[in-house]
Amino acid sequence: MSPDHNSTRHDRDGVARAALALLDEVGLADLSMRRIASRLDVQPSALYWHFSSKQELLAELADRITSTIPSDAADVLTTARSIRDALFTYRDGAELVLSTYALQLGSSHAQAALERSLRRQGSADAEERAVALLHFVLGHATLVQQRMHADSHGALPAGEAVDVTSGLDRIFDLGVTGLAAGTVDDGISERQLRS
Amino acid sequence: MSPDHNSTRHDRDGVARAALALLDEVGLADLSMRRIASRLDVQPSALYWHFSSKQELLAELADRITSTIPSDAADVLTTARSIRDALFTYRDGAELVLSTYALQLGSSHAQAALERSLRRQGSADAEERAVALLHFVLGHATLVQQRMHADSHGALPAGEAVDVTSGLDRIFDLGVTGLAAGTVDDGISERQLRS
DNA sequence: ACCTGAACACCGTTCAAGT
DNA sequence: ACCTGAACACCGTTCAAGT
Repeated sequence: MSPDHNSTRHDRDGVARAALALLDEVGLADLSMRRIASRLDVQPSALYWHFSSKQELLAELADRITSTIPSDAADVLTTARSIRDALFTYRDGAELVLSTYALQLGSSHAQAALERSLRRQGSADAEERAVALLHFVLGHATLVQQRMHADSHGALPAGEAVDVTSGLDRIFDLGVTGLAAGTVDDGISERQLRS
Repeated sequence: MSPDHNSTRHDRDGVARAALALLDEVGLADLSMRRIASRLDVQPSALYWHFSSKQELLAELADRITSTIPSDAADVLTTARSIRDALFTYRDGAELVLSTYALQLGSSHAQAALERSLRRQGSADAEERAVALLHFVLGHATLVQQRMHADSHGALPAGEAVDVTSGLDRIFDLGVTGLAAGTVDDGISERQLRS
């Protein structure tokens, strides 16, 4: 029996872990305080001892999702991919981080990682490019993840279908390398794009 | 007295117009079917004669927001700006279009406009670049709009503040020109960026 | 330190019935 | 063609009170 849904008492970490697991099962739209409470065998009001609002809980989940992004700078494409993959780790992870991100000012973990990679590659305007890159990655990942979910539920109009996510990796790489341009070694990104 | 909130009967267009006006007043989070109904002096259930679900109503609003985007191709930067400005016309317009967009497959109005502009500029991979550009514009506009709203309500931690949206225009232009690269005349976009 | 119980002010949606 | 009235199964949040 998992310790997550018996009648022991909980701390902030336990609540966050249960909420993150539930997010992956039901998605952001169905992640209610009442459902999280029910998963923990607790009344909904109990959650408000650990978090002052649902928004604060969601911000904590967004922090946990992005916390796995490596801080040591690899090249820009690798960094961008690791951000995207972190967002993909949990269902609706991209949408959650996107809608939470605006409340932090400037320096998120992901943005800082991108900025370091850009500087290492000798990019001009590294800070502004990092912001643009982050906006692209968040927008792209959110759209792709929504589409994945819509596909799996047959909610899309029938058609060519099949490889809906097929060209998306290429679009992602094309976008990242375009936004990372203005660096010393453009040639590398161009070469990687053809792999 | 406006014809929008008396007791006359309504059609699909009238409901959509009222909902769009209400969106601009209260924002997406507070745009409920019950509020829209109340604005129209009608029971909530009445809305379901015109739209089969809230999701369908929101999709209609997203279509109306993006319908003002010019179809005739200007240069890529101008097209991208007109998409962004259409999203900015209504409160939370970017978020609404972003969350609605995944359900359409491929060819949205905005994407088609970007693709035409790219082809006209002689871009390689015009279709894929158009998708990447659209993802950037939607991500960027959503983040900026959220920040604008958070700022106006003092929901952000105090700090440097003042010109929060100041550098964002530059980031937008930098992102668009980067993603439009690979065209015949790169020089033009570089020159525009310095203006 | 952590939780219950009850309440408040909301949601989206369905459906028979009215005009 | 368009709407009412009532109901169903939900929401987030607050707060006194319990242990």
